[in-house]
Amino acid sequence: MMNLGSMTVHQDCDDCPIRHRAVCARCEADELQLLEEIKYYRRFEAGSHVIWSGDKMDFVGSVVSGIATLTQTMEDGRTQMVGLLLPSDFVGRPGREGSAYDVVATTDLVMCCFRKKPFERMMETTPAIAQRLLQMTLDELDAAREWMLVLGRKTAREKIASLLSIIARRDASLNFNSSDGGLTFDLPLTREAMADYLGLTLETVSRQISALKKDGVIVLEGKRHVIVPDMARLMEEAGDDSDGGLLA
Amino acid sequence: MMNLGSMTVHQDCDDCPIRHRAVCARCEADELQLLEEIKYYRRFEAGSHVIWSGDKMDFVGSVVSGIATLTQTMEDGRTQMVGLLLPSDFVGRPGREGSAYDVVATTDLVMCCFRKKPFERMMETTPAIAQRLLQMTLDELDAAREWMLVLGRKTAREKIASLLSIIARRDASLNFNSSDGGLTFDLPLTREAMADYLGLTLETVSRQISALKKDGVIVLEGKRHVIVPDMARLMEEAGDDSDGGLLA
DNA sequence: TGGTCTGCTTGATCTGCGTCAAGGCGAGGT
DNA sequence: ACCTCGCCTTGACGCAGATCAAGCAGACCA
Repeated sequence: MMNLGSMTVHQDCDDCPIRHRAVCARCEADELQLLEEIKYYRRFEAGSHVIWSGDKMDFVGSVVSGIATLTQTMEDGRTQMVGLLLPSDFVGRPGREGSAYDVVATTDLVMCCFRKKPFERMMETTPAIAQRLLQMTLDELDAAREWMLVLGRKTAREKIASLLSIIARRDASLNFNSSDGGLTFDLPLTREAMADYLGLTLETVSRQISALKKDGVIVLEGKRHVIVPDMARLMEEAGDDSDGGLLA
Repeated sequence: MMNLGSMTVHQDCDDCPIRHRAVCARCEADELQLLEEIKYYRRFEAGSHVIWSGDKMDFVGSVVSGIATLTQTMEDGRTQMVGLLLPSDFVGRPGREGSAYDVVATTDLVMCCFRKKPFERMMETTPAIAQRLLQMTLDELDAAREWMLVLGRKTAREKIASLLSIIARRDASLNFNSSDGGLTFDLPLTREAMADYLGLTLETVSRQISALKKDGVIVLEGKRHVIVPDMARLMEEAGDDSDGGLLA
């Protein structure tokens, strides 16, 4: 469940759940055997549930391609997204039985999975794995806290700008698509999903996106393709003080 | 920076930063020496900063007594509390240079600290420490996400009820003060601090507390002492579906 | 070519909470 | 006994964002 934080990616292996030389199945010959034995891929269609809140979760893994969301729902239907899973993000809880959240594929999704039990056994015998997971979890915790500030104290316009700048930054670190000076990316979320992430309604999301467009902070091609002519401007709109903000 | 989640406490040792037999200085003779060497206590006055956001943090540790808060602040002064540190909670980031947040003592505070470098060395040689920290961090992540739902989707009244029920639960698990059938505790936070935690203003906090009092959900003795005649009722007001909610 | 469906936009109105402002209450000091 | 200061309460008013409602645009299908 690693999300929102960019991380250093070891270039040689791009579908391992834990992207670090010390624990990567492709890199360390002596660990390869065990990891490969318990490794498998799963494919999910856009809109399908990867796991339901409360269900038993017998695997851990990471997103290879596509996008998934982590959401909580109250009995009356109010829902809050608590995590956004982009390629390379980790899903799962070694040492936990069930999932506390719904994990939903918002696009077609491929995940690289490990059965949980053997993975946990590996964690015990290979300390570097736990340490790597600890670092990833700390990153996620920072991201979650960053998001608490967004949810608790930012205006609707700032919330939208925050979300856009996070997606832009994540996207830019995966692909390298800053072409004509302006950063460019596709929104992976519907207006409703954005609203659930930001604690807003979809109407407010729509209005604020229109406002940012009118003010020239962003340019839209269609409804999903976004061009950011001036990233610094966008981050200013987001109320971000620091340039990077989201920790390395 | 463990907060909001209750955890199993090993009864024999009540001031060790990591409350688990396998890594506790008082329990494991062979580790005692190293831990004791780098262990020391620090005292903070109510209102003083334990660490400033951005400052270098050369220790990790845990709260022995008193209460501290974790807060983020925007340039214009808007602040959001992102964590509440009660006794037994852990503070610090093995593997990180600085702190991303202000840590402030809201009451007089005693912490049990370890210098970071030696602690990190211990983490490498004693795998159980990293694994224990991972579990604690996962708990904290769950708590942060629980709080995202509170911040993003709950009404002011529900927010107050959520905070009260979390404090009540935490308090009850430390002391055993359910006397006359009604649960009882002291608010460790000012109205303003509660507002910063809940993404509200202090006036709204005050009004909603008055409203809960008027409706008989809570009874106040003075401004800080709270009696909860019916915990189930309070949790219903909080919009909590599950009974425990906050994970073990 | 039209029909439907899903995602999105925009307008009108309502309301929960923020903002501004005026005290109240209890602790500690002189 | 009085003053002050920090913390809290309560009231009046305004506004950002929710709610209700109507309609648009593109994808897909028959």
